[in-house]
Amino acid sequence: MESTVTNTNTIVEALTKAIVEHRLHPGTKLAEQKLADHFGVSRTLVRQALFQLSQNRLIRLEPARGAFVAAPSVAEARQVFAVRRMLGAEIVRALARDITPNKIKALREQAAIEKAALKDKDLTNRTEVLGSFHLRMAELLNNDVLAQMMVELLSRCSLITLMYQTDSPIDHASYDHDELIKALAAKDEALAVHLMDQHLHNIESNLTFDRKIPTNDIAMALA
Amino acid sequence: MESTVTNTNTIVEALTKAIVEHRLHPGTKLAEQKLADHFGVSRTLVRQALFQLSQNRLIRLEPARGAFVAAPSVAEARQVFAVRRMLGAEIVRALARDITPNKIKALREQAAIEKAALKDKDLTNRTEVLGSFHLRMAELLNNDVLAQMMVELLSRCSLITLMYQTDSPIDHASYDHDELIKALAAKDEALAVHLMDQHLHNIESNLTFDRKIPTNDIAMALA
DNA sequence: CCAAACAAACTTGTATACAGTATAAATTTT
DNA sequence: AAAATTTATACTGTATACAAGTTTGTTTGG
Repeated sequence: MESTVTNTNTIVEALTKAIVEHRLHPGTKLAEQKLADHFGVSRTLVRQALFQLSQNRLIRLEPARGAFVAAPSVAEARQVFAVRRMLGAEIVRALARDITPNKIKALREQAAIEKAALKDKDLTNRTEVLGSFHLRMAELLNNDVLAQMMVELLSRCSLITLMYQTDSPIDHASYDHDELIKALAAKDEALAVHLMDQHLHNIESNLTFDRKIPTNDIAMALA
Repeated sequence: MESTVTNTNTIVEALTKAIVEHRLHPGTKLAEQKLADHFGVSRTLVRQALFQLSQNRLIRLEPARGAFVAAPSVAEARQVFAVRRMLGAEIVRALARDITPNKIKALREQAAIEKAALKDKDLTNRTEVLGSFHLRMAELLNNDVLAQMMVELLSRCSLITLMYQTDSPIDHASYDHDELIKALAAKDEALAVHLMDQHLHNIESNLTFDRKIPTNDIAMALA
C-alpha cells in the first residue's frame, strides 16, 4: 500500500475529479509541464494520463497545440443521452426480469444515500450521486463490461450537465428513482422501462442547449 | 497527405488488424523494442499504441511484464455478448420507429456486400463483414457515440469469435440480416427486436465455451 | 541428480534531451 | 497609429538515456 506514489492513474483520477467537479472549465488548456510540476513527475506520465482522458472524452487533444478540457457540443450531448436512454431501458428490463430481494435492498440503500446527499452537498456532488444510482443498477446485473460503459457515460454526462445545466436543480430525480424501485419490485417490466425513459428525458430537458455556455474556450465563447 | 509517416494511429491500426485477423494469437507477448524496430520508430510511440489497445481491451498490460494479446475469458465473452444484445435490441427498436426508404436501401446494400464476401473470403474476414452490418445500423441512427461503442464492441467480438468459434461457420447470419431488414421495412418493431435477439443468441451459441482455446497464454492453455 | 541461490541479460518504467511547431512579443512598414 | 512581418519564447512530439524490475541461465549446496 504505497499511497504516496504518483503514477499515471493518480493523475487521471485527480484530473477527472477536477473536471467533473467543475474546477476545470471546458476549454481550459492543460499544459503538460505545469501538470508535471504540480504532480512532481515528468511529462511522460502526464502525457499518458492526458491520453487516457482523451479516450474518455473528458479532454480533447489538438495536434501540436495541446490538451483542453472537452466542451461537448449540443449534438454530442444529445447523442450521449440517447445512448443512456437505450442502455437505461435495457438495464431496467433485465433487472425487472430477475429481480431479487437483495437487489431491491441494494437499490433502496443507494436511494437512501442520495437523499442524504441531496441536502448537504453542492450541486456538482449531487449530480455525481444521482448518477451512481444508474451505475449501481448496471453493477447488479453482474456485467463488468456494461458497468464500465456506464462509468464512462456517466463521467461524460457530468461534463455535459455542468455545461448545460439550468439553475433549477434536478431534485425530483431522487423521486423518480424511488418510483423505479417500486416498479422493479413489482416486476412490472413495462412500467419500469417507461419510468426510466421518462426519467432520463426529464434530466435532459432540464438542460438548456441554446444559451449560456460556461467555458474557457475562446472560439466557443464567442461563437 | 503524408502516407508514409508512422504515427501512433498507424501502429494501433496495424496491431488491431493483426489481432482481429488472427495473425497474433491471444497470449502472445508484444515486446516494445521489437515492435519499435519493426515499425522503425522509438519505443515511445509503441507504448502509446499499446496503451490505446489496452483501453480497447484487445491487449492487456501487465505491470513490469509487458503487453500480451488479450485472451478474453468466457465470463467476459458472455458479458460482451449480453451488452451487444442490449444495444442491438435498442438499435433495431430505434431504427424501426423511423425507418426511411434510404435507410432500407443502405441496409440492403450492406447485405449484398455480405453475400459477396461470404463466398470469397476466409472465415476471419467473414466475421468482420458480418459485424459491419451491425455497425451500419448504428451509423444509420446518426449517433457517433453509439457507433463508436459498436466499433469497440465488434472488435472485442472478433477476438472472442476467433478464440471460441466452432468449426461450423455462421453462414445463416446473412439470412438473419435479410429477415431483419424485412421486419424493419414493415416497421414491425416487436418482430425486428425479436429477430435481432435471436440472431445474436445464434451467434453466441455457435461458440464453444468449454474446450479448445487457441492461445499462447500458458496459464490459460493448461487451465 | 535435484533444488535453491546467485548472476547476467533483457525488458519495462520514468526522466531528460532535442527537434519541430505554435503562440506571443517586438520590430518594421505603410 | 494600425497592420504586417519578423523574432523570440514556450510548448508539444519523438527519441534516447538511465534506473528498476523480471526473466533466464548458471553455479553451488544438499
